[in-house]
Amino acid sequence: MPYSATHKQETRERIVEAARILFNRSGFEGITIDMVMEAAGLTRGGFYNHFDNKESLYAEAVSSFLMGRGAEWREEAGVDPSDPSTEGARRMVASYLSSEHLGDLDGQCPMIALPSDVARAGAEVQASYAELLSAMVGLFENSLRSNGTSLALSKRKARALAALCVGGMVLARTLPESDLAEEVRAAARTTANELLRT
Amino acid sequence: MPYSATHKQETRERIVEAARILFNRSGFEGITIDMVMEAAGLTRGGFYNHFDNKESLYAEAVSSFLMGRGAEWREEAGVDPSDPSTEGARRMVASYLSSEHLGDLDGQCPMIALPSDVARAGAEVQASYAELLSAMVGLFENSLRSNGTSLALSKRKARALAALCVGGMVLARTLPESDLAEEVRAAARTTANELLRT
DNA sequence: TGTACATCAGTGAACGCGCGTTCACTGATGTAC
DNA sequence: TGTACATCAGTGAACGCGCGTTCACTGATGTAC
Repeated sequence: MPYSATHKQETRERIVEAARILFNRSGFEGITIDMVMEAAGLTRGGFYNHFDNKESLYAEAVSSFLMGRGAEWREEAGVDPSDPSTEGARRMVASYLSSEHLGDLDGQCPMIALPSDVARAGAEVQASYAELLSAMVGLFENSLRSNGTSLALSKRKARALAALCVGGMVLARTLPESDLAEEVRAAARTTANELLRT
Repeated sequence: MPYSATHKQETRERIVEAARILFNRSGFEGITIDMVMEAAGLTRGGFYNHFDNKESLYAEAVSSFLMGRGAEWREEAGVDPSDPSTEGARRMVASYLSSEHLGDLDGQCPMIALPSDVARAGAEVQASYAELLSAMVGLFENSLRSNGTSLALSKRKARALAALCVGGMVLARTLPESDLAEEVRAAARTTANELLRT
């Protein structure tokens, strides 16, 4: 058996990581397989040793976010069962709607960068995107529950928080030069914090 | 002077209208100039008699929304100065976050259909998108003001409402098969109405 | 320990197709006389 | 009123380029002996 057992796996992960960053920056159509492979230090032809096609890579790039920065968020937001407050959700809101996150084109949450792309993509890609939404809503919901909020209210607020976070960031990202879009992001943050307070 | 004075203008409007619908459905990259011209009952070559390039048409298609359904919304939402309530904003929220709007791929608000596309487009396109956001925020703000809400609070709530409306719809549109995304849309509506009540 | 071999990850040229854009031409229409 | 003409909106073939995908080949590496 040529090459070590993990060699191919490592290469594959390098490709996915390069793809996640590049797709985040420029979207599905804006990135070619050549670009991804070059960023991974490889050449075009090898791509099909690892993936069926471009869309399949795209789906994996989207869901790979959960293991990277997504995991950090989960930690920060602290599923800390000993913390009977909504502090976790509050940290998540502050981080998600921050200007750091807005400026981080490479590392941003794909829910912000890619909604129109995903709406027109296949089931595999939509499933990856749905994982992200589900993780975000679950995080908010758990944090609210730990505070003693009723299940029904926790569910509703968690979903409204997701709409505020994604909506505020999508508008700010879409109009990077717009003061108004910046104000929308700020108002979304304030309103999200109010939802967590009451 | 051959052809009547309005002939060219009418053709141009037909092209823009066809483009608005098609781009709403399939995005900038998903639609070709051939498709647009065919939908307008013309052939490819004539396109450049009317527009500099594809992106220029795209910008015009986005802003043309304000004259069509956008105008209806403005009317419905009633800049009715004799109505000292937030009824106008409430109607707007109900309409924007409705399942009718979600299902109306052709007639939907381009802010929902095209954010990722626009984020990567040129200044002209972003300016068109900004017009839409500005109109929506202005509508909410006026309605809140007419209710006697303070200027600062009206501004903040209007911006948060925009994030809720766009965020809720973007997620529902991106994941058309997802129960969770539907719940996000419903929660965004409830929370928006609460913002208008208090 | 050293060597021949089999495997398969990676290479790069080529294919096929689609699309934005250009351009020489056509023909419908309003105007001048 | 009727006719020749000038204009220019619209036509459709062609160009050039880029990109997803395929494929025959290469060469690095672990294994058998």
